[in-house]
Amino acid sequence: MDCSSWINTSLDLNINPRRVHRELPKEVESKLFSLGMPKFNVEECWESKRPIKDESTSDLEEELKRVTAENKKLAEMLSVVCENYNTLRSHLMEYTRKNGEKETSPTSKKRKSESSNNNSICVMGTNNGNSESSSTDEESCKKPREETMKPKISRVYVRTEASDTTLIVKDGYQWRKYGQKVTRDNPCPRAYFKCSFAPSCPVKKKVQRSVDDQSVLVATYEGEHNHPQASSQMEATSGSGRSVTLASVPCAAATPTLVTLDLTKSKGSNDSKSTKTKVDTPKVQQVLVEQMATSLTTDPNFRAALVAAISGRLLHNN
DNA sequence: CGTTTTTGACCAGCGC
DNA sequence: GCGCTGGTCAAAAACG
Repeated sequence: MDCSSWINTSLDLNINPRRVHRELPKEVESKLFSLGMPKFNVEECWESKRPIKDESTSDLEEELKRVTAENKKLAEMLSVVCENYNTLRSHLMEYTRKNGEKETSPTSKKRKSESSNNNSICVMGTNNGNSESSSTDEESCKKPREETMKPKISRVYVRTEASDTTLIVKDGYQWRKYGQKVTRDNPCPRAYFKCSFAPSCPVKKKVQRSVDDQSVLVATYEGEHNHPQASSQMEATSGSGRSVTLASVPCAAATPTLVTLDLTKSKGSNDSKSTKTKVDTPKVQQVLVEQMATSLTTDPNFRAALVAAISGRLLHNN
């Protein structure tokens, strides 16, 4: 799901630069050009062609008013964004709940009772270019009696090469394998991992190939990381190119979140370093921030303002 | 030499 | 109590 489709991140800022020199020094212009910003006529960006050097109090007051209004506008937009996010989240919760009711596990011999209120976050990733749809499943906690100790459980689906026999799911964290077992309902072995980045981190991961589609790895995460993501750089440069970032929502309501990541670019390139997506709540925020940043950098008004600000700064220093 | 992986043994929960 | 099964432990091997 592309965040930009939910929320219009175009800030539509009312940029009205005034206090910088109208003529952009060639030096600045060339520097901006070298930074990948196309050369454009700064003159066009001026709304008014007032002389810059007579900064009066009224100018400052006007500027202050403008900034205040802009701030207010941004605050309103933020509240709208939050509102939209909450609405989407509640819709998603409802959807996953309905799915959960439909999908009752056919394997009646499960040792542990299934719990429908548990968290379930599913990501269907791919490393060979085929994006798959996401699905929801239920996962029980180990001991129904220990309801207060329910670990946060999420499931991640990763498409891999069918010939790829490794049970490695790159998710940005560092894992240590501590066991492997062939389970009854699946001829493919299940691998058990512990988070090895922080010794105190309680998160565990189980990885097993799907019974239905052996090219799909099913990674089940238990618990929440109590540390930041280990090293995205390491993951980005590692060999397999399989990379999934776990969606984990740490809010108290433990809202299930459905995230599908396009991992097609990670294979065989180091581009994933720059495209790595964080989908934790802070990660969602980061995605939004990135979207906004993209929106800003592609906005000619913002570019004009940036050029004006930089040139003004340089002139000020001179 | 330190870290990670492998793999058989062991343990605990559950159904009969 | 016994057997089955999933999960974990820990010693040995492999790896960098």
